[in-house]
Amino acid sequence: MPTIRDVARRAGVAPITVSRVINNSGYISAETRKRVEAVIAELQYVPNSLARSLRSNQTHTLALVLTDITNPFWTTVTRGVEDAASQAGYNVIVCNTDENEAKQAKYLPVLLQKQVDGFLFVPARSVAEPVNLIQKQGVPVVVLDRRVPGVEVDIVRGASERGMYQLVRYLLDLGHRRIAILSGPEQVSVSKERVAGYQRALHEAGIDQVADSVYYGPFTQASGYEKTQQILSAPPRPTALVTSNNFIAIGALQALREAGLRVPEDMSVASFDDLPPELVIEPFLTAVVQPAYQMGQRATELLLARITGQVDDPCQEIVLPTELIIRRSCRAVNEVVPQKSAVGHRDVPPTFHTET
Amino acid sequence: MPTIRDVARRAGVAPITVSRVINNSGYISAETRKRVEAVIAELQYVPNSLARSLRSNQTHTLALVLTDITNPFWTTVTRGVEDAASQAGYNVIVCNTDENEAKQAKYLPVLLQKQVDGFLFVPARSVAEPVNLIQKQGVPVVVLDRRVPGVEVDIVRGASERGMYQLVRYLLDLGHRRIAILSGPEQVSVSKERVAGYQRALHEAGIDQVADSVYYGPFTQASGYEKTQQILSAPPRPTALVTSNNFIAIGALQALREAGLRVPEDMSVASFDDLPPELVIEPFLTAVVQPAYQMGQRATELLLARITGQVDDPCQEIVLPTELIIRRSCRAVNEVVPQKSAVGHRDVPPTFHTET
DNA sequence: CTGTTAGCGCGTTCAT
DNA sequence: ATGAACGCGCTAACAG
Repeated sequence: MPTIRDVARRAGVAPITVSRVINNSGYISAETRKRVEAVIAELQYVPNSLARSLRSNQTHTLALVLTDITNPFWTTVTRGVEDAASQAGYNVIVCNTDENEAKQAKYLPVLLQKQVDGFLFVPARSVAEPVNLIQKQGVPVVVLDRRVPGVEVDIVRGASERGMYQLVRYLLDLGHRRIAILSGPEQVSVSKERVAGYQRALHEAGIDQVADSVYYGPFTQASGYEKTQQILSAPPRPTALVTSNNFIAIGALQALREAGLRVPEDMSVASFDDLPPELVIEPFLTAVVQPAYQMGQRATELLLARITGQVDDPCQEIVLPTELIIRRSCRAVNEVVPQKSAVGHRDVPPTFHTET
Repeated sequence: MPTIRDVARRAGVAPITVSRVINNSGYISAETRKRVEAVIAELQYVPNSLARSLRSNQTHTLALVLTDITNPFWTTVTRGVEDAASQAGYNVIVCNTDENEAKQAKYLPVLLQKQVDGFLFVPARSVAEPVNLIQKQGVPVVVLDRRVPGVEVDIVRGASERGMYQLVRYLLDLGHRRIAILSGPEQVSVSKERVAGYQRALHEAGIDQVADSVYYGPFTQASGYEKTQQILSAPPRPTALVTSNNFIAIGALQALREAGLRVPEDMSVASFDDLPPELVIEPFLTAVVQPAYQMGQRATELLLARITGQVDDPCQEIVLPTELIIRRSCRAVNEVVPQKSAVGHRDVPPTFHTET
């Protein structure tokens, strides 16, 4: 590994001159520049960013700490982050916490030590401490998705309460009166906000909420599956299910299918977040969707603005609007449906259908 | 930002003593250790990895350069990489090249400058140069997925040729004789290998290949869509389509649906790679799948072994076996199907079906 | 236009 | 068991 000094020696100049050639700083005669560049090429010299960062106090590296990149929502957010970062000359270290505070607690100090220039942070739980940890080190953070009470921090998130309100309103308009909600972990702000939106809609419709039509659990397909089985085995059965994320919805749909229930004939289902269109052959699930890519992108832009000091107003809260996408997984409840046997749908030939 | 010297001063010791406390190296009296630790906590001192790395020549950071994290196959690979890395105390910088050599050429030098300890590398094209670039700097690389001719390099990849052979054999056994293949970019090794597997199967079955039943194109849904339209408009129409990846398959299915063709009644479809089970409500597509998570994991383990010098045998080529998963998207070709009108499937009620 | 000096924060080497 | 000196590779500040 040649260093700047090796290059300097070989080119018969001082190290700083090489530095100036590399960074296009200060004045260099065309001739010297040429000679230095030749030596750089010859030696295949690669400047060491570590040393540079040690002096400049910037690494041009961002940390993205999220729950699980495997969820398409987060995949897309990540892509938004990486694109925005890369465009500005930054790299991104990605860390999965799996909603696990212990993992999160392991990552944060390491990233701090690596002197990342900023954090894009999806807190495993909505508590202040981890954010404080970062801020105390003077490192900019933008929180993603989840509100953190009791901290002054930039946040970019979706309109959870409003989005779920809108979704439940839609179901109410279809005539549904018994609607269950499968939400995420109770400690996560979006879970509670989505439940709040749900409750507001029901309340406005003058519907007394049954306490046990709200289910909290992990944001996983397994959870959606289990809770749905639970719901099915405990009458009175709701006519519609809403879920707080895509995985839960998929689990719910699987449980319904196994129970021989058709969607939407026997049960309407709708979800918060869905699957990217490139991944779905035949869009089916009605959903409120957040602009995942933009969430990553805008959060990164804000973070970079903080890092470069372009912005120093008080903390921003950017709430991205959701969009209700109506597909085929919900039906009007007073409509008469020809009832077959419970497993009658098995007789239908396994064929592809066109979207409405 | 306090430095090791601030801590030392405050604790009344030399910087090196603080260093020893942090790294548990050398001898420290219990008392001194306690005092130093107290000051560390008080000052919220965070060691600077940059300085440490500058001396130690290791950053405990890996670079993962892939095409597009948004493809579930790569998402899963990435998760495997991150898990394996994190377990060994390494972080991962993720970069998307979108199969674009220019982007790739931008990332590589930056990552080299950042002194990453190793590369997990999915080449945008199967050419030697980028790998050489990395290796010349003495940085370990493990190539993922795509063979790179003319270089000595570790590689972890799926059994493309064999997998596609198996898939086409399956279709031949079902009685198909006209099978088209929608493959990836011609410059990418897996595209050609999958075509080779396809050709071997046809050849063995004594089938004369029509030249234009092989289609190369990007690994995207858009490409699958276009090529399928092309195929449909140019008789003789094949009875089965195989695709070289999941996105292409989805595009193909969408084009078929738009054309009013049912799968598998009017056209059998099968793909290389599918969608993770957590993402699919009702698995439908017959596919040859690669163990994506393991691919990431094993590649990372190999890379780490190279980095730590545990392994110094000649380059390894780890070929991971694929698995044929038969679902409902292919039918036997001599079976009689009741023919409705071309768009007759639109009449079928939009209902969920149980998997066979 | 080019060079000298010094120091970013840490850990290795050698003393004490 | 603890410390002093030095240098990792680079660049800011100040000459000249």
